[in-house]
Amino acid sequence: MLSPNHSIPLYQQLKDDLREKIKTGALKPGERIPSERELCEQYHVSRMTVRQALAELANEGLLYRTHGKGTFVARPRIDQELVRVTPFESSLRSKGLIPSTKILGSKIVSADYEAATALAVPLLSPLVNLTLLGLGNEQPVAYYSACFPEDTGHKMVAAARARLARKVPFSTYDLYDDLPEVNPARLTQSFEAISAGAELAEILDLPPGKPLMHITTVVYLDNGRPVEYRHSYYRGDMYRFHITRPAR
Amino acid sequence: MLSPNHSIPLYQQLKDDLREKIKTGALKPGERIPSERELCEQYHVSRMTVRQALAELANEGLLYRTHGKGTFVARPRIDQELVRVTPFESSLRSKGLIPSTKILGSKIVSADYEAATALAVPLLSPLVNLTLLGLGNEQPVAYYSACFPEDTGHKMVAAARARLARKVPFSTYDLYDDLPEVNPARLTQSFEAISAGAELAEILDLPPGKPLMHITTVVYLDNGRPVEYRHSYYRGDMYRFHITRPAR
DNA sequence: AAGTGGTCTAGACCACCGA
DNA sequence: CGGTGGTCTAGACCACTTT
Repeated sequence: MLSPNHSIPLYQQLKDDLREKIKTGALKPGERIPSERELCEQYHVSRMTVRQALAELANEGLLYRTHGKGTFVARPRIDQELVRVTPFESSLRSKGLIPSTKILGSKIVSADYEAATALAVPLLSPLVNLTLLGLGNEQPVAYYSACFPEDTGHKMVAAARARLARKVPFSTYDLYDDLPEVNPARLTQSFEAISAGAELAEILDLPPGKPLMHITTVVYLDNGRPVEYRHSYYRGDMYRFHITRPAR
Repeated sequence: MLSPNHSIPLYQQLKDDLREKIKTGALKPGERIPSERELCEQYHVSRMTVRQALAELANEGLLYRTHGKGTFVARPRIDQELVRVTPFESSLRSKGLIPSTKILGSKIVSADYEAATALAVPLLSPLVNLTLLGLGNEQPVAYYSACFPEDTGHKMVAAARARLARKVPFSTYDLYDDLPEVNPARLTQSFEAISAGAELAEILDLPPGKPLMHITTVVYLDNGRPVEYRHSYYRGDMYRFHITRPAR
């Protein structure tokens, strides 16, 4: 039953509930979920409310809908023709390395031109900056520096510390799973092959000049607002980024 | 005014109209667009219809919305292209370089393990190998080595020679446009940052050790069969690869 | 206080799908 | 045919921002 407490929107509660049922396997991939009208009755909400929840879950790729047939639980990510970059933990484990993550620091910075443009905030606005170091067998393999608007940023930092306390390795990608109220819808990334400069060489503990993959990412919410501007640097010899996409 | 012709949904027509106004500059980046209630009156539709149009445009990144303030035209994205890797010619022209292409060679090779696996053909099958050099202002910037099954391969080589004769710069991406009977549907790519070895350094005319982007591509037809297995090497300082994709 | 977007209701008609 | 999702209306109240 949904809580009549209006501090959390009904459609959001319904989303969370369905998400949970999918994650726990109460709803299985390929299975039809109850129809919109059935959900209206079960949860005592109007159809538009149900539709908003289903539309957003479909947009996030957890459900797919077919006119005249019903709404179904989507196959897990890999089956989907979705473009996906290998996440941190699995990419290292597949090399037989034990991944871990260090928080190098978190601080308030003021937005420079690049960050301000990417996040659509005024120049010099306060941003939360979170820097992480990804390790494999205790050796540095990746460095992340991410900027967030203040409100989200503080939550991300808290989520990072919580993960760290539980000793769960993570990258900033993974932190979104811990903040159900922040729903990334889309991201843009640019990939560049660079040489390690002195600073990055020291952080990553490798000789200057070694090749690094530099990825610049902007993450957008479903309301179109950017929430994260991130620079990531990966040891070239430790990472490959795999992508499947439609041609043209 | 929206057409009462119901073959196209009203919210779709509203989306198209707003998209057009953004593209032509009638609505400028950062500018506030009319409020939801104003749009209701202007287009004679209900507020939910307006909201569906605005929500989707925001989700696509053309608009962003702020509670209590309004709906605004988003700053243009840093990468203009959608899920699309920057094609050869435009990426150089945007740097002010004049692009050209050389055919380094074409020959019949027998499939090694990697190529045979990627193209789903027996080991040692004959393949057509085409190697190209991409230049900017006569300086090498990219090297491509592509393998095709024999039939398609011969056509691709012919298409490459034809482009060369017309002095049109191209990469192997572009050659598919010349072969209407070959329809690539999907491709997988892996991106890797590497150091230029002696051989690649010589081909690309740069010092060994410089960073290169190494992209391995497999192109699939709409019938699911692979048609091309390609290794591309790009000077790290000359190329960035932009991608927009759904999150998760 | 006035205007904005965010949520929500209780209906309606349509187009598509399967039996 | 009955059930599904897709579109649409005409209201309502709320939370947030600016004046």
